[in-house]
Amino acid sequence: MIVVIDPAATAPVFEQLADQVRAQLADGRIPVGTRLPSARELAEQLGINLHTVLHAYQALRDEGLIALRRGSGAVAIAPARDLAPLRASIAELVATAKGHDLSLPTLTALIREEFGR
Amino acid sequence: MIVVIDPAATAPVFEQLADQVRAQLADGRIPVGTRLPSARELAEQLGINLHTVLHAYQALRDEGLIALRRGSGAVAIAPARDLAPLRASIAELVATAKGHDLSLPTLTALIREEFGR
DNA sequence: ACCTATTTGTCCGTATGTATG
DNA sequence: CCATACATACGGACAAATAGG
Repeated sequence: MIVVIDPAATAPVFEQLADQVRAQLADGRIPVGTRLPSARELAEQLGINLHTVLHAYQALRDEGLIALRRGSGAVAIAPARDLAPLRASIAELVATAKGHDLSLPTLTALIREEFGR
Repeated sequence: MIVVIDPAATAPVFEQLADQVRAQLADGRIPVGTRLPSARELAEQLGINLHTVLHAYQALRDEGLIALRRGSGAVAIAPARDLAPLRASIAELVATAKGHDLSLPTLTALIREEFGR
């Protein structure tokens, strides 16, 4: 599992981690049944604290995306979705946004607005 | 200026506010030269603290989107962009995402990935 | 040009939450 | 579980710009 954390970002570290796991669960890079790295292992790999990883894992559990079992770690339970129709749309949208020098915060702000109705 | 704050959201309040102003600056709902509400006025209207509004305003100033002067308040200095090519893409993307029961966090996670941060 | 009252952003701490060790 | 460091959000006091007489 590949995850990148930016300590300088405004978003909390546990949220960055949860975000990236969500994306990888959604597109099948993490298939159902996959055992995720243990919190301790992942914390060490990312250079962040154990409790921060647990925070992210618990958020994902609360969303029904993973199951947490004592002794056996975290397991993916969210089925991958068919993102093929989305991939093209996303790539096109992001390319257009970049072409207009639109910042990521501005782009996501516009998307959140559209999503909220 | 219409802004909605969700105190229960994971995103910081000042970020929610900045996001919504960014969107309204981008699409011209807030034209260049417009004087934004004073921090005190907006804080009272939104039921949040003066300094939280100022935090958002200062972030927008650092991005070159608004000018802040004491006595005269905040003024929009970022020209509206041509979002016509984006609008259709955004609407289509969001509609597709909803059709696949994709959550907003997951969708934005995928977009952030594509954008490359 | 002056004065001054109001408006406005800035600076001082304080409490709570996040992240770490 | 506790102790520390940093960020968010809040409250009160302050200084500069503005507006009216």
